[in-house]
Amino acid sequence: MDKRQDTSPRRATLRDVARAAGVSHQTVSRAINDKGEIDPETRRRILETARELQYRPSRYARGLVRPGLVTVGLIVPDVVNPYFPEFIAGVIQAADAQDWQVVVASTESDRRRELPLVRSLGRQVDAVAGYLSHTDAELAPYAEGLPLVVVDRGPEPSAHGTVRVDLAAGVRAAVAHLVERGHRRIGMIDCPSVCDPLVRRDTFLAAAAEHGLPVGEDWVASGAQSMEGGAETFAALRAAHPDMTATFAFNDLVAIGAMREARQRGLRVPEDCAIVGFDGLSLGELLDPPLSTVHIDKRRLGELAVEQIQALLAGDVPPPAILPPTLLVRGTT
Amino acid sequence: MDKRQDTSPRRATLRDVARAAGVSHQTVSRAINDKGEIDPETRRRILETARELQYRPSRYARGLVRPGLVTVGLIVPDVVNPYFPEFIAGVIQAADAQDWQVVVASTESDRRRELPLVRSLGRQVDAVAGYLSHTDAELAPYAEGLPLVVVDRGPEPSAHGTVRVDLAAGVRAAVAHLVERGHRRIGMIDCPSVCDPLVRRDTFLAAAAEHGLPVGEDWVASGAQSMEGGAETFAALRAAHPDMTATFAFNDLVAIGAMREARQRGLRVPEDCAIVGFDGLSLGELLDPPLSTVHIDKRRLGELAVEQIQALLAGDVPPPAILPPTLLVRGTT
DNA sequence: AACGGTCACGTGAACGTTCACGGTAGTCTG
DNA sequence: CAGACTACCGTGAACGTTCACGTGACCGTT
Repeated sequence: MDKRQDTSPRRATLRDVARAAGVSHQTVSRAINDKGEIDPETRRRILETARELQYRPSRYARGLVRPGLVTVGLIVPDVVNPYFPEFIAGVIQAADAQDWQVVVASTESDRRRELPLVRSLGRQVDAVAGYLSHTDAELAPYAEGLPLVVVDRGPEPSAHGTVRVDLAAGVRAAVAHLVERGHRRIGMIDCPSVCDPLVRRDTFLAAAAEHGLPVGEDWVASGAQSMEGGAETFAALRAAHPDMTATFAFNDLVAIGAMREARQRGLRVPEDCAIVGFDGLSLGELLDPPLSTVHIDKRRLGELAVEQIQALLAGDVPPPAILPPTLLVRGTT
Repeated sequence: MDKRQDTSPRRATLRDVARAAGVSHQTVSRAINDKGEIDPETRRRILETARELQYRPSRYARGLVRPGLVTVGLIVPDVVNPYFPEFIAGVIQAADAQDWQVVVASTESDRRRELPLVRSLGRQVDAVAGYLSHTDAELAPYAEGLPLVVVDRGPEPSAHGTVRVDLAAGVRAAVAHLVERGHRRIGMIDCPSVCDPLVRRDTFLAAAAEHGLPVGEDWVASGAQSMEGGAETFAALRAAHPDMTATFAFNDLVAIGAMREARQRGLRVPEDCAIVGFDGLSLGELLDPPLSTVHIDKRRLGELAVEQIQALLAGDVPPPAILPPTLLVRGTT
């Protein structure tokens, strides 16, 4: 009554269509790919039987015999965090310009998922770029010969392609701006970070010293990398230094938390306490007043990653691409 | 002195490695795939020559002989618009749970890029899901036999997989909530939308009538789908109806624009004018007061899309998945 | 000495396309 | 009417893997 085999319906192939239409496989190929040298009527008939058999060309067979299509893998810690969509968009846009495709994968901020992901993704694409927290040595066994671009992973050099934001320059710009505005007692909200641990903090302290500010290590407090964390750390900072007139935050999210906490305590921003964020998220513009921040061109960062891949694929080892952030003065300073 | 051919360095193959190592291709395969039946020393030697030749297995050849890996394509209008990352995250997460991969592509909100994208992406993946504005008939020539899931594309039925938000239910919930809060003179900010054109507007008017509100068509104004558009449309609405006590906005972005404009005009939110958005973007929480909104579980939406694909791939035509939004009362009502 | 078993490895086919040919009608040219 | 030319279609190979086998060397058992 029913044929058992139909439960696993092996997909129709070019030759199946050929058999059903009473022609050779080559003729079917011509019909499918719209090449010349085929009778219009034959073509029509073939396309119809192809549809009946639900034929779809195998991308693998095609890729084997007609190479050239490039697919890159992209690994981000979190797709939802407003920092990354812009970066992803930059990668997709730059890739699209070369007719490349992008497979996006997320580690869900779970460091342990990183290495297996590099391996499994690496098997399916021609190159991988991403926010990877592991060292070259740790990566090696999982990236066997895979062209790899690491993004924003600390300052130590890498054998892979490298794209990096010049954090130190951003920090210096922020401090210089606050000093220019007349601030001298500036606090910093730091966060523990997997990649590049102390760059922001150290640069901040160095810049403060250079400007002759009365600011030492006790002006830097560290807390969770979230709005709540920002609020708490601001409170701690404020408790330790009631005379603080400006705060430099690890990133925009933390800055927003700090700003809320400041408001909560009856402080006016920026009059009583100026605030500078880091990242340049566009949602900072939604705040009232809009958040001043060290702006990172995340789209450009994505483009740079694609350029690195391009160089890698061409066979040479590109020098690291370093993106300088720019200060974006909005309303909180 | 130098060999010319090396400029186009055809990638090393399994047989190249075999030749270089003095073994058969099968033995190399065993070494690479860590199968048994191989002398450890031979294995080591092979892996080394593989590294020297920069050998990487061809995903196409592998896919041909060892099928099973599913790759789905995902088309969104814009990666940066805060609505979509959550949706994308939902798709990636659900796909990842089945060891599927996701190729993300963006139309950059350009309707003309949609159809070519469906075709080119469709060639490289096993199924496509996405925000597509074209009709089944328009899609057909570009989607030849491709399992397709359309997301949020108007209420008319489709032959493809379908995932949809129950907009009408959301609108009704918003109106009911405002009425419950005592509002009777409620305005609506509409936007021209490619997919499902008048659902929000019509439902709004119907709901208003059902609640016996003194609200007719002139209480609905339409403007650009942006913050600026929201501000302008709010201004127009307010000019026409100075006694308006609440506004229902097309989406959160527009609502934020409206809220700003209200503030600008010295109105307190929600005391002088309540505002309800649509979408439930998490950034609505950053506002002060945080935005009340009709919340859409965009992550779930992505999961539903993957479920539809799954059914399609299994060979059956799933009924449309409809996601009811939930009212999220925060601070603006 | 004959047999069976294991280990390490090799051989050929298959996967589903496309490409470079070759072939056979029919039409055109002089 | 011979020859060349065109339009249409078929044949076999190749792409780079994996899978199902086959094979020989070596060891132990009877």
